[in-house]
Amino acid sequence: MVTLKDIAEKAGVSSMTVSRVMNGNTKDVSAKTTERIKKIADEMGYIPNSSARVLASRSSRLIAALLSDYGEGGTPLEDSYSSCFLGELTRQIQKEGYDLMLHYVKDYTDINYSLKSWKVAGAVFIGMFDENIRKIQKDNSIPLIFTDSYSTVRSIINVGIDDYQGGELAAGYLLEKGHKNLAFIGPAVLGNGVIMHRLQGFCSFLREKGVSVPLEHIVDFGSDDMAGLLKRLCFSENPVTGIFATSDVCASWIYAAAYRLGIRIPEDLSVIGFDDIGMSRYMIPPLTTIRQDIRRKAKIASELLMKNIQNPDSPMENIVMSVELVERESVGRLGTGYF
Amino acid sequence: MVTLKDIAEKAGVSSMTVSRVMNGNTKDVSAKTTERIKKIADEMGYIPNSSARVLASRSSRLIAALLSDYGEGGTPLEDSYSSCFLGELTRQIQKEGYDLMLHYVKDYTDINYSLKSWKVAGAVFIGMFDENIRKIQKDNSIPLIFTDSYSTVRSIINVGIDDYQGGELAAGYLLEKGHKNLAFIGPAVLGNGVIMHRLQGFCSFLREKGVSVPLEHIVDFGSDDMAGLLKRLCFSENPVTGIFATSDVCASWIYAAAYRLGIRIPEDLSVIGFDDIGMSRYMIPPLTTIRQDIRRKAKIASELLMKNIQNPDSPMENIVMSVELVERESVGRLGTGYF
DNA sequence: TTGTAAGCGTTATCAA
DNA sequence: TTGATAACGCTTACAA
Repeated sequence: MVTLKDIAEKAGVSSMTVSRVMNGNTKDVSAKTTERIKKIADEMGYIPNSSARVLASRSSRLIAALLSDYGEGGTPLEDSYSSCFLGELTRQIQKEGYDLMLHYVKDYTDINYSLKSWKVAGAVFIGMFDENIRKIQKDNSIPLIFTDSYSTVRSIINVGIDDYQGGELAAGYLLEKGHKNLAFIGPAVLGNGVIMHRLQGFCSFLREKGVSVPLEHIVDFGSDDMAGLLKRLCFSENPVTGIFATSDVCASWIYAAAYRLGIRIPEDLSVIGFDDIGMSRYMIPPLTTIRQDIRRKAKIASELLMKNIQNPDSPMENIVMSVELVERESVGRLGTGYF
Repeated sequence: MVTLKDIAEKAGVSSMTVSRVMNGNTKDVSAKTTERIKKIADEMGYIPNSSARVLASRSSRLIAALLSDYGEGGTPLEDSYSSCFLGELTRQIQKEGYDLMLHYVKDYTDINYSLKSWKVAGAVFIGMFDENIRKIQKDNSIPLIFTDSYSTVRSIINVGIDDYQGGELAAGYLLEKGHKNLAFIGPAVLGNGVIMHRLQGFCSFLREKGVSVPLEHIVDFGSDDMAGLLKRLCFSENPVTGIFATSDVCASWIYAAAYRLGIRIPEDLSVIGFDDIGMSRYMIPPLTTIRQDIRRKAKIASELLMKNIQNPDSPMENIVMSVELVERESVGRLGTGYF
């Protein structure tokens, strides 16, 4: 292993001089020695020992990406959304010259360990972390970037999207296409700010237009029996004609169940999704959905991180990205002889 | 920040004793002091400084996950396959008490840095790394686990699948269903061992049965104009009736293009995929595909890693997992009045 | 412009 | 069963 000392000896200087050169403090070293040292370091294949650096400087160029662990069955990254986010985040972080550690965390102890043990310079929380935010903040003076958080703690750095607006857009579009008998399908609303806001935006827009969604049409769906659910919704005397799914993945489950039941999309049933992940445009029919720019979200998270690392006194920002409706072919117009 | 010394002072012992307790060398310390120290450490919220540990012990409990970077546009993790693999790998690694660093690497320099700078205990290569394997091995004495490698270097540790067999299975199944006019669609074969073996298995099985695939039906597809391609294949005088797609994602593109062209699957065209990613069962119609157990692959990668870390003289293993055909509904029987 | 000395928090080694 | 001491490779702070 090549160390500063090795290079120093070969160059006939002190290791301090080499250190300065390796860190680009070239203004403190004569141009001639700088060149010579650079050349020797290159020849010897010097790679700085990050651990030693961290220890001596009490700071690292390391970022922790924290994913909340669901427990057995289904890792967080299987979700197309989080993997896309992590992918872009990794690239951005790396572009800034930082390294990234990936952690699955399930409780406060895990989080604390990930942050402290490697003296990371900052962290990005991916997934739901609404609970002990305050405590985490209190125990760590490094920048902590949250995503899609609806925590009651007001002073946090967060990047999220306007979920409420997304719900409104979906409602508006379905209404515009003549649908009045609507349903909302997604994971449990309770305690999930993201889903709750989508639902609220959806319902309140409808209410304004005099349309209401009965409680039994707001379904907490755990991916088990979609066919049964669809039967209940669509084969009743007053059948649902439009569904707002809280994710594109959920929409694809609806597609599959509808196919098996002989329900045609959009002729018999209209579906609108959320996210616009890669596959959505390839679904059959192509999915109309509320698009959020995941890559951009990751980029912003990285920018917030860097800003707060460079200037720890930056104000707490909660950036809310707007969403847009992407019109494709999964929503049909009701009552136009289409059927 | 709580250090060993802090605890030592409070407990009235040397930091060496605390170190021993924290590392579970409880047989070297009296039961009484062990208990006392544990309690104090707990109260003070001690978290070991990993950097100091690495520096002093010249070894880390860190694993590097290396993803080959394609450059701008599309991060490696957007691919459902690699994100699923990484997800499971992370979980396994963490279960073993190791931490994981994620690196996008584009050349030898990047790889070298990722491996050396943090003194990682081992590395897993995700994606194509057939090129400078020898050099990487020579420069690093830590366990290196490759995945899906068809490198000419024989002595490497690798987990892969039987891509050839996958090709055979696909061919056999299509033949069994009466298809004789076949096509192969995937990324460039040249220099991609995985794709090449799938193709070879496919073609040689067919050849044995007296069926040949014309060169213009072996298509290197870069995701651009699938509709044009399908037109060429299916609207000719001797139309293709069965396509072997080298990935499920590719199959979904075929689905989408076929839909737009009014080609029905499986009535007009049969499609068989590869991987069996999460969405495949929800495609319409559900995709018949060659299944590989990605999670299991990740688990094996982790096991190989741990084995080689514990015993650096373990023999080089190349584990080849078999694949299986998952029959769903995207392949129809030809010439049975189905049409 | 360059060098010296101390120390970051831990573990290895040897001594008590 | 415990402790003293010297590293590990680097940076900070100060001196020359």
